[in-house]
Amino acid sequence: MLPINEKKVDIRREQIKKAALKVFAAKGISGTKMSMIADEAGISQGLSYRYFKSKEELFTTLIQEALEESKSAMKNVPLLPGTPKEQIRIMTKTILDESNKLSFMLIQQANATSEGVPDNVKKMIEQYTSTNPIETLIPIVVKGQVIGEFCEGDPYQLLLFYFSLITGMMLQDLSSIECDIDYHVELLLKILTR
Amino acid sequence: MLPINEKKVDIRREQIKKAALKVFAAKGISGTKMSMIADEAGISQGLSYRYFKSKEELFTTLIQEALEESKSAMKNVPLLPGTPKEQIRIMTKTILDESNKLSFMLIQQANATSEGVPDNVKKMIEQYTSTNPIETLIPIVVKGQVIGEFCEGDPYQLLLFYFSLITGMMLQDLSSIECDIDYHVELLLKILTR
Amino acid sequence: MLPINEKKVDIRREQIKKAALKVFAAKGISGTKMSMIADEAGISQGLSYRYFKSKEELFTTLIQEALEESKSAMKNVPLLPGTPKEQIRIMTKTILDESNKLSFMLIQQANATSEGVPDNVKKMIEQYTSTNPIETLIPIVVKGQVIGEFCEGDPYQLLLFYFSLITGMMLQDLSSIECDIDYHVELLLKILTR
Amino acid sequence: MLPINEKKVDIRREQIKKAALKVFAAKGISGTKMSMIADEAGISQGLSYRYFKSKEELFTTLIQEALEESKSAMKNVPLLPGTPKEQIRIMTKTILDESNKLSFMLIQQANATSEGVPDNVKKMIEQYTSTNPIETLIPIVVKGQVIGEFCEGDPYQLLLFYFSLITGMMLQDLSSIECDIDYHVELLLKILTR
DNA sequence: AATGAATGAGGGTTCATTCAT
DNA sequence: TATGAATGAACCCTCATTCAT
Repeated sequence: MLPINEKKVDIRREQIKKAALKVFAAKGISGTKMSMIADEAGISQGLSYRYFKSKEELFTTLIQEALEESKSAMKNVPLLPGTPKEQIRIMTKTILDESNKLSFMLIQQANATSEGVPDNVKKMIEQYTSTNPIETLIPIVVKGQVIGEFCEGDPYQLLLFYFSLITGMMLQDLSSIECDIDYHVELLLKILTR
Repeated sequence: MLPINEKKVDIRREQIKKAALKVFAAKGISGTKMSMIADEAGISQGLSYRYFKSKEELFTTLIQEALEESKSAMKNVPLLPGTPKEQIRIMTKTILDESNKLSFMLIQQANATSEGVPDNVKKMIEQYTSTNPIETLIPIVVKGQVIGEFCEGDPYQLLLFYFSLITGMMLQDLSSIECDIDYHVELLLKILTR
Repeated sequence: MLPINEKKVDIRREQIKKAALKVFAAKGISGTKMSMIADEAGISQGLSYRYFKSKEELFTTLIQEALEESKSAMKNVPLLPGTPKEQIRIMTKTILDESNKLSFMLIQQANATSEGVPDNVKKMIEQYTSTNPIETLIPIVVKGQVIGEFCEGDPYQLLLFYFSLITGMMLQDLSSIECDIDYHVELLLKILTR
Repeated sequence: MLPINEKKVDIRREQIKKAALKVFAAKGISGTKMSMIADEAGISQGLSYRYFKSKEELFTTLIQEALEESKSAMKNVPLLPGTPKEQIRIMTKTILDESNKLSFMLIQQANATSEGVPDNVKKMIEQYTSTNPIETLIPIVVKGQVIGEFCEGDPYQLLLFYFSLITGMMLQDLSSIECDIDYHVELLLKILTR
């Protein structure tokens, strides 16, 4: 109907989401003021409210999409080439990639600074972290154990722990650790390998 | 000469600090309302202000003490019995112990949700994380490498990474991971060992 | 019945009133904290409440007594020796005397910083300033006019103005003007004289 | 280049300052609640903070401008027509004019109810009252004395006293005394004249 | 659609008042 | 009686949200 308008709307939405993601990820939901997001996006204070009903909705939207992304990323892992270890290596690098980092940090922020985090977000995340990404990867870990690449142990527990380390890593001072992702990934993989 | 009074004051201060630590660690400084701390401590809103000048001072005090504790814990590591690996194992367990967890999470919160964190706290932490705990442990790692217990690599970088994993771990949902600290410590140690 | 106790009670009341007068006169009712009065009186915070129901009552009491004093001082003027001018001179000096100053300033504070001033106090003062002290002095002014000592004009208006100058004077920086009361009184008298 | 915006901002600032002046002058700084100012200005509570950083800053601004105005008014006196007495008469009327009254009362409030008055304001006023307005008028008084219009006496002391009476006058209940400024000015002038 | 001024609910903090000792 | 710790209402100020332009 109004494809041009719709496009404009989408562009704006993306612009705002991008700015919001950056600020939310860095400062958490209660540490973020709408004016910060507006500044980051280079727009006026009130404009966000044409595209998102509230700060809360904006935050929820971002979380939702981050979880969505993560979920689909997980689904792709089995399709990756190489041995289980190589698959996990690629996945880990992807997660730690600059472009995805913010999304993961956002999720972590939602976990950590629970104040101000909408209840539905809490539920979404709880549900997600407890079940989703891990389930998909269990077969891969099992396979790694079978072929002797990975260490023994409950695959689910191993993965849970592995992810908690990854998310933990991302919360460290960004600038200092970024430098040598490859090296860190190798170290991380030692957790899973023999 | 006023041991009774001083004692009472100290008890209250500790009570408030304990409550504040719990809330700050969970929600960050800007996500924490003074009323939450009061509720957690079972006191009225105004009372905290007899013992701490402001929310900010309360937060700063907690950070200071957490850093102090951490620092002294690190100093004790070389005195622990056993091989380097055993020393690091004990230290890691200590850190992840329920009693110390909150302090570490507090520091992490100060790092992560920078908004609202007083500038002096930022400086304190920056100084601390960049230099202190790691330096003390370097000789231990080196020794571990010499006797073949630990893997090769720059000891400083290894430790930095090891700690980032530890702090990261502590930010995960407490209740879910607490269960099997010993197991997780063993997994963590794989990072350092051959 | 319990004259000893009653005496003690009265001493305490006076002690508190004296301190309160000093602070109220200097800072006004809303600028005065109960803790200031306690400090000034050298007692604990809560003690005033054994002797006065509230800050407001304490203030009201002081005002009442100040008005009372002033009223009776006025009544005495006709009994003073000398011509009308000499009578007014003595009265003026009395008012400006260190010992009475605070009471007058208190009244003035009640007039000036009306916020926080209880309504009944407002009424008391209004009633007082509009009628009381002046009425008593009118005959004296008239007599002064008759004998040619005082200038012409409505005695009531003259006195009203004269008193507004006196109270105004007292609000100036105390230390600087105190020095030469006699001189100032002579100048003031020029208002009334030919 | 933004004359429209700047104008709007200025109008609002003036509106708020006008309301604040009225309330501060009547009730002093600690007796004034920001909500009173907002009510007086017919705006919401929060709006003042777009134009003034704090209650204190608002107060300081008003004091500064009042002192400025007063200073420049004094500077103009020597340029007024007429004899010294006539010059002082005009000046006095100007000061007591409704429009200027509030400013003078504000200054007086700052002097009288020292509590809550910012330190810099205290300094500003101290400096001002000790030196400024009087110095400028000394030559006029001297001239008046020379031509026999004014009484003998130290001009500085005379002026100091004269102004203390003026400011004192302004602290009286406004409504009652306003009525006959001219008459009061003539009475006041008797202080200075033979 | 976009701006930024305006609103007002809510959080940090103070302080009059009460209460346990 | 006296203390001073404890309470909680109320004030200053911020900021999410709305509204006039």
